[in-house]
Amino acid sequence: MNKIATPKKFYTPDQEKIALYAKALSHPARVFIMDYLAKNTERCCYSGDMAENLPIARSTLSEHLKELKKAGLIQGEINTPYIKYCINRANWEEAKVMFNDFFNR
Amino acid sequence: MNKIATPKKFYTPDQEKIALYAKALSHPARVFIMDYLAKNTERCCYSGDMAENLPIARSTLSEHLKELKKAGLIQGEINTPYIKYCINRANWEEAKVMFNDFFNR
DNA sequence: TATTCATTTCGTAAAATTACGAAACAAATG
DNA sequence: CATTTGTTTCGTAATTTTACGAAATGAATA
Repeated sequence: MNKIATPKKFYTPDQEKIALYAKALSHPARVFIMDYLAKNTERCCYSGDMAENLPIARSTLSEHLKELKKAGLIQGEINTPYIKYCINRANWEEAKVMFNDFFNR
Repeated sequence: MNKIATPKKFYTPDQEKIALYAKALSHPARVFIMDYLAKNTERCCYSGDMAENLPIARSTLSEHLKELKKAGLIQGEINTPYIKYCINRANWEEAKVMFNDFFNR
């Protein structure tokens, strides 16, 4: 094989994933957003709605939404000129299970 | 009363706390450490033991331990020249409950 | 008392995060 | 086709995070 200086994988995929989800939730604004989306599963949520409940600039909120999207916890459905945000159920469930397992190891 | 420019509290204590715990867990090395401590509740854990299982400098590990201590997830009992680390059970339990509630809102 | 030991703190540097307002965007509307 | 609308991206700046090796620490030991 002759692999040179194989960079050992030190963290398990689970550890990497938990860290990733945790990072997404490591800012109170993003926790707030997830709470907000979880509380309003029916009438779905526009960036502007949330901006009015948050003490941050719209552009900053947009970056937080981007972070959550990047981690896979939310998704945005375009509904011009609005963008309807909601929780990504599959990944949300995965995160829930992973954290639960983590705390019960 | 005459409070001037009261800075509104925008995030609930729960939201702040979840963000805090999440931040503590937002690096794979710190998830690894918690896993390690959870797996070795009996024969307790020295910094050096963990250092040998991690691809980071001892000083870096020490900073990660400091972070986890700051968040309240672990505690270190001095046992010169060693320091025996273990999970802070009360806060660990609290974090577990908070995340569980969070994912079930 | 000088040395050893496991560990932490310090000094430093690179990279990532958070934040804002201005500008850009893309679709619907006048 | 110019304007409006909700939202994002860009440019920028301040702060925080991550990382390392060197130096410091503090208790036990030679």
